Amino acid sequence: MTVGQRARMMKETRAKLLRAARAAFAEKGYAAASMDELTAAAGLTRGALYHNFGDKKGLLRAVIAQLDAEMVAKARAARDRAATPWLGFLEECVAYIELALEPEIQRIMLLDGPAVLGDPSQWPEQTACLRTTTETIQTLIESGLLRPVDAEAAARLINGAALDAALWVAAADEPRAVLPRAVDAFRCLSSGLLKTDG
Amino acid sequence: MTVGQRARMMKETRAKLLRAARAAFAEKGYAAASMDELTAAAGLTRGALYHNFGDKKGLLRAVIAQLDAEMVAKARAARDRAATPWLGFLEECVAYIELALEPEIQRIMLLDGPAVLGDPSQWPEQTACLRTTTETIQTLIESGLLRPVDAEAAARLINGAALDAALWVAAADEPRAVLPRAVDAFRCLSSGLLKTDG
DNA sequence: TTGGCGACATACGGCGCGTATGTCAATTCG
DNA sequence: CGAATTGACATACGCGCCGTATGTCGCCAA
Repeated sequence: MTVGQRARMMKETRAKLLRAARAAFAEKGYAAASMDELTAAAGLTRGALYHNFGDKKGLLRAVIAQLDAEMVAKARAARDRAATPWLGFLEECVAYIELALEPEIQRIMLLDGPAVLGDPSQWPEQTACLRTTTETIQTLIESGLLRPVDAEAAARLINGAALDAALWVAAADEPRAVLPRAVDAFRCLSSGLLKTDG
Repeated sequence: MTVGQRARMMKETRAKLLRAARAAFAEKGYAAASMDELTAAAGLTRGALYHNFGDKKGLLRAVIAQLDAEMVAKARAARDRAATPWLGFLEECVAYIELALEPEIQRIMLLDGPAVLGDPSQWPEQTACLRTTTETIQTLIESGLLRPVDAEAAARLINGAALDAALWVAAADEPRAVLPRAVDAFRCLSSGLLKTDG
């Protein structure tokens, strides 16, 4: 076996573990997910897991990084589809709300993540979401569209509101019926950032 | 020993367990808090705990109910001190942000609570916070101050933003320096609910 | 007085995590 | 070209912790 093949095996092992972990964490939650079952479902043992990710928290970190990357890609795409910068910002936020409807993201990123790893704003490389939101707001401020508010603070608030809204929507009896209520309220609220009402 | 004395013993036992649980959950987090240590610190054993609260989650529920009651009392007081209804609403929200700076509330209500018990909006009797916020917004809408937005949705967003802001502030290097940035951004954002800018 | 009951304490079983140790192939080096 | 080494994983062990089953002791009712 060549070194290249070994590297590919390694990647495949990590990918299998990540897939199994995403499924297990999403279904049972972090605390109730057993590493034995998880690795067995991937056709491996706990040895592979501790070798690749250090410990259970390390595995969660890796899963969250993966989810975060997927989220930010979709949100940016939504933003870039919009006609104006301000609408782009709104679409980006609405995309977050809708993304957070997936049970996987709900459970792992919004519920267990903060409880196990602490406040998301302290996560090292993760939460690209927050960074892009901050950058977007900063740009909008510099272009004169928004009131001169602290971009980082506003991004935090916006993200918090959006994710909390998603949590609410997803836990509702009829998520699809509640979603527009949340989105409308979100648009209304975020208009407070605008210099002139509109 | 009279029956009244027994009832008082019972209450005292529950109170001692709740005090110990608040301290342990706040310091170590729910998952890392050992029921053996916790009860021993209260001068009792796990027997008393399972008798009074059912299981570990039941104890957390009781602690959260206690914290929630304290929070809503302080927030209402802040609201009632304000000059106008709208300022009262703002003061109520700012009170939430500042209350959430306490490590006890941070860790227990914002991090571990949702992870263990699920989305806060589904908690049965708890989250009096949310209900009072919803009522306040509804009143403000009916009095014509706010745009006719869905009160429940707006309350969820406002609460999410406020609590997330608190999480951010408390985890910052210098919380006292970051707090005004968060509060300013919050006032700016919530002005989006107003019918006319002001 | 005695039987039941309520409030706890104690004892037991099982599970899950982390680590220490073992295995086996691939690479490296004398 | 064979021995030592390294890396990727598997296996084995110990420990702590939770939930429950069982025990104990004082009070109340008949």
